Amino acid sequence: MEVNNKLYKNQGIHVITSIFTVEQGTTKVLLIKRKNEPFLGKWVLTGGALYNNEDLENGALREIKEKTGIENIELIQSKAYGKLDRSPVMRMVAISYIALIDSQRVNILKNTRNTSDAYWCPIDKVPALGFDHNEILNDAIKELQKQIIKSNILKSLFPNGVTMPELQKTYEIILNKKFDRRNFRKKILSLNLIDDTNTTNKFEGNKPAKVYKFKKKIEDKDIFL
Amino acid sequence: MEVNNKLYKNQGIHVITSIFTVEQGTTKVLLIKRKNEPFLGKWVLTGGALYNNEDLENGALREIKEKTGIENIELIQSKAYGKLDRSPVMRMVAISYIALIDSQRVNILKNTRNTSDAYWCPIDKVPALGFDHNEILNDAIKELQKQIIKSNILKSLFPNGVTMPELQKTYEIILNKKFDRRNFRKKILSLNLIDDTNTTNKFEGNKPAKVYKFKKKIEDKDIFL
DNA sequence: ACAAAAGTGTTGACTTTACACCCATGG
DNA sequence: CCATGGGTGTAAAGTCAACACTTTTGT
Repeated sequence: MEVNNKLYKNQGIHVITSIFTVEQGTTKVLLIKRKNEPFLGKWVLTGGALYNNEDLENGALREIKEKTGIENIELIQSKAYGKLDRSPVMRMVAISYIALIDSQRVNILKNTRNTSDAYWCPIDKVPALGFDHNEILNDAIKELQKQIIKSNILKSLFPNGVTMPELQKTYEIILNKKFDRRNFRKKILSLNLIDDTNTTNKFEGNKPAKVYKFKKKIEDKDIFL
Repeated sequence: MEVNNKLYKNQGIHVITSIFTVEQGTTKVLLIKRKNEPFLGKWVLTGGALYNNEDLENGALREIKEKTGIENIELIQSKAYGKLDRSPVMRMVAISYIALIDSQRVNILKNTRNTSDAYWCPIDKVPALGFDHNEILNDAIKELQKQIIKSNILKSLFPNGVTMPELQKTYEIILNKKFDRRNFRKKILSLNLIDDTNTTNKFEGNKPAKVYKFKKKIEDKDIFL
């Protein structure tokens, strides 16, 4: 590689995270409002340009912390985006991540050096976003749906354990489908994502529900036949 | 984004393709030998640095053409790699692609401006590659295995149609598993990847086999329950 | 007529779906 | 004792796995 070739100059990398939460019966994504050009005043996903002294995931985490205040978050890589015109400033390639957090547990910054607002937007009410973030978000939603049935991504919503009814509600919201209670329980247990604890959780006036915990590690499933 | 911030300088993007073929009972990947530093004389996957006037896929295609002579190839995006030290020259983020082609149909260049050799290497005999290409390749093999059961990626091996026995051999090689002939046929037909033509293919001294064609478009499968 | 490879159907095992009643708790 | 939501089992349907014989062709 000839480092000084003009064709290699002025390239950069965006790290963009679709941060999801589930609340009030709907899946929401964290949107932030830009304080600078380009797309000043536009809503976008959380992210920004990668520094040359940090790896992809650390860059995504730094951007998340700077622009939202959120720390200690687990990321899953989604896709890469490289259309020539995806940023008006400079040639930028974007690496997209997804994350899921409990919005109750974090305090979102509404005003930072680069952002003037932030909110949890229901995914069926997302406005026109800056850059190619609508496309990135749509792919991320599909990836989230795939991840909840094969990874422990939901663990972050339930760090202290979860009951079957809670879990079922969450699946129903994210996948936008209803399940039978008995069959859901069997299916989830067969996926081997959670372990029984021997505790129960009491809510008012109801039978206590068993508490389960997400496994630390999930083994890969077999592919075919 | 402050374009002149030093932290954004000197970043580049690699586009790397694991080009597979299936022959002589084994899956092979195209390796090329580097003619320049870094990793002069080392075997690597097909790829190089993206230009700032081409999008990701076009960049990958250009690199493939330049370094191997192969044209008209379909790519599937795999993962992104961003460790700080993955290139010794400069900070490079890699976007990985996979492709599958019929090695009989192409003539691989053995000597180009940047390469001094090229060969189809059985995937169980891959040497230590330059950069992080062993890691990229291992992920690509898994992705290839996923793709053959949900996409028409195998079409490129059989542009003129394929018979069940041929297809079965290919699946068995790529997935490294044996299948029952009757069950394989049922499974493949249920995957809706191929269409019956009403022709048969004669081989010497055997019963002619029905010829199938890969569909142009494959619809996505449902996720859960 | 025989060798070589292709085509095909059925049964049992397993998995998935549909469905209804009892239980524990707080008020 | 009642209202609320949680827990559980079974039968029917569908899917998957195992298995052997017949067909077509060229020699």
